[in-house]
Amino acid sequence: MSLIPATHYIYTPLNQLKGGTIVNVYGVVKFFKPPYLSKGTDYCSVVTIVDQTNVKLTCLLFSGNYEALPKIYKIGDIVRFHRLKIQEYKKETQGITSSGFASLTFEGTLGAPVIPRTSSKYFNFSTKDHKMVEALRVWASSHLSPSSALLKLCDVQPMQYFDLTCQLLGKAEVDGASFLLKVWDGNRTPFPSWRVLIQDLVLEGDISHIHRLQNLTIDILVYDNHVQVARSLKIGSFLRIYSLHTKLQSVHSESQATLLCLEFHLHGGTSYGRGITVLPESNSDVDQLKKALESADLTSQHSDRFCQSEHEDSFPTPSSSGSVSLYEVERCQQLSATILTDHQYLEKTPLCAILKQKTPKQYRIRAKLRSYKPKSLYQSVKLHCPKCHSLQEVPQEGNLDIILKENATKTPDTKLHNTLLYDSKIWTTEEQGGRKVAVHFVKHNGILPLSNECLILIEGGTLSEIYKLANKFHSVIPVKSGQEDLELLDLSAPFLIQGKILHYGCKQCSSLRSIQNLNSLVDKISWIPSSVAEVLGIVPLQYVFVMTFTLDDGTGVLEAYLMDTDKFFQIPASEILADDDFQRSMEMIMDMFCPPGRKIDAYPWLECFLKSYNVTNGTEQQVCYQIFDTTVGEDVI
DNA sequence: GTTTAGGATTCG
Repeated sequence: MSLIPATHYIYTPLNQLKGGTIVNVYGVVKFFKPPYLSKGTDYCSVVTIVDQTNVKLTCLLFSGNYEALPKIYKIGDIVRFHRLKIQEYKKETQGITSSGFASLTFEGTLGAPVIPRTSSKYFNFSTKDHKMVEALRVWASSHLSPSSALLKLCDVQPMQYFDLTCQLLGKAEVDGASFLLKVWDGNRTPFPSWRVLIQDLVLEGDISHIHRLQNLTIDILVYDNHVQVARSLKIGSFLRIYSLHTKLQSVHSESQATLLCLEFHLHGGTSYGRGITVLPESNSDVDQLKKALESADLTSQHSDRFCQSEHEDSFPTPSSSGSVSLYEVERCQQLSATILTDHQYLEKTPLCAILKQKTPKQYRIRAKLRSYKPKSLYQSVKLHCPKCHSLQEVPQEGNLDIILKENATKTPDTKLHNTLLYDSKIWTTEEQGGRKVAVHFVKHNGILPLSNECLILIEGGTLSEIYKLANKFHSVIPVKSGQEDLELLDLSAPFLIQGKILHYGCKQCSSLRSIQNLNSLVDKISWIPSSVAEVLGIVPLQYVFVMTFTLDDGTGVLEAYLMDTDKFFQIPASEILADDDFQRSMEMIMDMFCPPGRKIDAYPWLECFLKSYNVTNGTEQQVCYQIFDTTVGEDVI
């Protein structure tokens, strides 16, 4: 019989927390730093949780006892905190350990057994807690995206941060600021691991075992604050290393061949949860790791083709039979910010291989967008003629008034008014020296349609007048009085205005025809720009985004052109200049590709389809690359 | 009953 009455804990939803109180909370781990020794006297762990109210809470957990801090192993774990103090810091609510703080941690996976991890000897755990955990699991499964940072060594790429679950095989002192860990997870890396030079005698571990595993082991250098943690690790233990950094390095061997190898660094500091934890044998991920280690393929050694010299020109290509591409089929890989709309069957080719090959050729690549040009949206939107392929600038609005004025006749010719095609009306402005503006309303079977279905022809209007009319009427065509008929203006001016969109024609490829041809248009209600252009003898120009992407996949860098009407960005280039929402979307996409203030390692990968081709510029031959059949991934828009 | 850190990658 217990002398202590059963305590009924009340759990405060995260949207009801108030500064100065001490509460009990439940939450799903959204971010965490595994416990590390602070600069004070205690261990520290920073944990951000979220619950069904979708409110986040960052908690600072301190304890002189490492074991007393929550045993969180991955994002998505569920925690219960008792006696958490709520306080305000920089206008944000935060949680901090208070006297008597205690925690339980559970796996976040739906269906996994609900077993609390804790160092507390006595703790309260009822069916109510069981239900709390399961409810949070269900909520998280549909509201939080699973962590993508946990990778197997076979899926690791150059230039990335990831979390590794592995077994420790060897360790060695390197110097005061760095320490070497030799680990494996049963998988082979796409490039052989670098080998950190150490004095033979300092390596602790089964050297013959390590030698037998050869390229299944990787070398990790850990720095600064992680050194003393690494030093204390036991050989054979199972580890999770958080935010491990990969870097591709080319090494020159004695034979002057260039070898590519992959470096693994655990940098100093605790940013992004950098650190090492020892996983218990009971951990379900350790079970899986053990299976992978048992079934690891020790027979086939790392192929030499990944470490070949630059003089050879035989990087594996999709055609080389039976070979596996450099970036082997990716299993649990991270999502790409762009995806292919075709050619998914193609294997990926590293940029260093593309740069060595002859043109023209097509490739599937995976790379990061190191930088792009132009930075300004207004400079990236151009007009493209699909017939002669010329590119021209979009006329600036300031110049359009001048173009319209220069193009128009002084006075509308009343002889040309009121025909079978249109009814005419003329206005005289009171100021501006009695400027005359004629508007011709195009009829549908002899009858004037509703204004929102009506095409009007305008003579002598200014740009702002045209915009006002385009807002009210379906379409506007600026015209002038000719000898026998109304005529289109010079193609420096737009030939059609619909809403805020100005449609231009190609001066080179168009041969203007009479306005009367509008009569031949069957559908006089929708006034499709391409149909209007066709009957008027105009080859319409397309609005396109023209950009240069500097792509980098860690093996090489190349510049590729992108010309896009709407397929790549999923934003119509024709409308973006007149639409704030589209402009914001575009900005978001570019900031997602190249997050400002971040290093390239944190950028997302882009999967692209690339074509190489030759351009002759005078006597100079140049190889160019263009992006095709690629689109921004739906989940990132 | 203090401080630690207060998420936001290194530059080896």
